[in-house]
Amino acid sequence: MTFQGEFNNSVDPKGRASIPAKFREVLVATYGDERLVVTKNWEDGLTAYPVSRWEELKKNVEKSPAGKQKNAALRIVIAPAVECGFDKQGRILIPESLRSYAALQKDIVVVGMVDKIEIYSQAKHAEVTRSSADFIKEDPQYMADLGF
Amino acid sequence: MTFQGEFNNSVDPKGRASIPAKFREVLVATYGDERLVVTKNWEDGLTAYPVSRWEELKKNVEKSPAGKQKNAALRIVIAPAVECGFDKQGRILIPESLRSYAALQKDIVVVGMVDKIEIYSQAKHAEVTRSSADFIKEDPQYMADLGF
DNA sequence: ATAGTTTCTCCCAAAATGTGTAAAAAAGTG
DNA sequence: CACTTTTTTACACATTTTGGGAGAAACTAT
Repeated sequence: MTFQGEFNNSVDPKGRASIPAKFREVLVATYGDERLVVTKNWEDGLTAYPVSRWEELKKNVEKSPAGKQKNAALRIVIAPAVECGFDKQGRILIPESLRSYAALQKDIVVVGMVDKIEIYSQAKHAEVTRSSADFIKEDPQYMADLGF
Repeated sequence: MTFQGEFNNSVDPKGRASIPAKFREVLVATYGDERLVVTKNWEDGLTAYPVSRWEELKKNVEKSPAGKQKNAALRIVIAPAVECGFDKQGRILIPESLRSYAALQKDIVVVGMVDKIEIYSQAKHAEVTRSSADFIKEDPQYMADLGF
């Protein structure tokens, strides 16, 4: 059972973002823990991981040899990460720092990416999917080879 | 037994689309599983795969080497995909995100494409078939070689 | 320190959406 | 043309999502 599907949901002025019920099901069924760790990603959006997945990722960073790269990784993904629990209505509270990073105002898109969840403003999501589509079209054979 | 034929069906206001009975027969007879995975395609329409076919495709993407292409493929076809079961009247519920992507309002065309099913708005379907016809006419020899 | 203000939780209710059933209409078949 | 099957329409119900409010906690300024 994996995270899949795109959902046009919203954040309210208090910063509460509803996560699709389907994703919550996956969290308890597959990961046995209804909590998410939310952090910044490289596309001006947020990525949310089940805690167990997150612990792995964090461990990977920690194991990596000390140096400029590790430090940067720490600063970019580990530092901004916040653990978010759900309220009774199935929403997580996204702190102001992350909201402003991703420019989340009202309309958001919650995207299931198999083993993680991404959150974008509607505008950013359109931009990100369009640029991915453009990239795919540059080499249509790739998709054909995959069977699509 | 393969998916074949074009059917002018409809979606109701709640997003339920009736799939031709013939296709449901093919699903159980050939694939042994009356479920479909629906996702976006490159022609502003939707493509529905029998789950077993879909698992193969997904595996192909997952096996493909990590990188920009894989990521784009994930975002474009895997992320928006949703599994849809049939209700007692032989309809599947198409989520809002997919409906709006394909601009499905009321009149839709359900197209049998041998091992997959495509769904378009009536307008888009006309456009897609016309442009395919034009493309074929550019190189009539291809069809001739096939025996048509 | 304390009263007032703000922020953060938690909880409730309305609105929107999804799901299921039944029955009518339409289409296909003998 | 009568009958069967399929598709569409309609209604009732459950769930999910959204918006708002009351109280607790934290903070500020006097």
